[in-house]
Amino acid sequence: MRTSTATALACHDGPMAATGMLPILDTGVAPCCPPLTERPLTPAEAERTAAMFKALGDPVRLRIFSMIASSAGSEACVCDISDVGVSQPTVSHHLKKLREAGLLTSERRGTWVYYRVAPSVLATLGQTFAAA
Amino acid sequence: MRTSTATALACHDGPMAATGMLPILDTGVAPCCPPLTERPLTPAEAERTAAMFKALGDPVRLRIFSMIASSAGSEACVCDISDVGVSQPTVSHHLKKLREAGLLTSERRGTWVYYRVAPSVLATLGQTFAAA
DNA sequence: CGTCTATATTGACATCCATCGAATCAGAGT
DNA sequence: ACTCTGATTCGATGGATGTCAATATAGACG
Repeated sequence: MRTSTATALACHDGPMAATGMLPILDTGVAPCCPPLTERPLTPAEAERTAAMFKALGDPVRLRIFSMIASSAGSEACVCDISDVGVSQPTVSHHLKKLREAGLLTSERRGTWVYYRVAPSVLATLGQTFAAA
Repeated sequence: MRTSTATALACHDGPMAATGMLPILDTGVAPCCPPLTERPLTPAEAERTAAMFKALGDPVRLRIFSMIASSAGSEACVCDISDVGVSQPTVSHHLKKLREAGLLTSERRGTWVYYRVAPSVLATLGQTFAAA
């Protein structure tokens, strides 16, 4: 397989974000990541948002994410991620977790695989902590 | 005991945040939570920051945090946090985790205990996702 | 085809963690 | 002192998770 970021992101809170309603979108994508201060998260929102924080909740994984997010061009080759103190399979495992959480995308270019921060992830997660 | 938030926060990146140095502060507090995009997090920074994300990485805990963060006055009584689908001891357990992560503070007022979002936590975590 | 390098997957294992019921602690108010 | 209520702590348990060595997959290049 090539990339297949399983979970799609749809993270801008819609017009009815503050109504307390749960808009079941026919698009198949669920809303995610409204500001934590706006109103209590619904169980579904909490599930979705917590999955991202959980992915960033491991020190090694957070370092890997930071290495990629701070790289020139916002992408990094797996081969550049080798000094995080764990074995290569473990790095691969963590990259998979970050990808499954919707935080990274991957692309194979020849022999190497490049990971980059998924679009709008930083803005989305940043919004999460916006003040009410 | 009264509150005893074990881990103190010192989360505004200092003037030497981008130097790559690790300032061992004599104050005992360690720097935390520089933007993930600025440079690769050091192991110590990753440990510290990941601990917060980890605390928010559980759906129930994230909902509890959101309930408190979105409450009027930014505080909530434990007695108000009862509809998150888990038993009351489990709620207490999660509150403790959030407190230990430095995200919440607690205060007893008579019979009830009130939790509130620790100062500058929202701004600090928001900064974490600031663009480079 | 065969080999070499770069990633990913598998399987095993030890540890961590969310959860609960039961017990304990802390004030308030008879 | 006793009791009632709110909150925390304790002990146990089942499931998730980070880690590694070993193996497999995928291109590149002879």
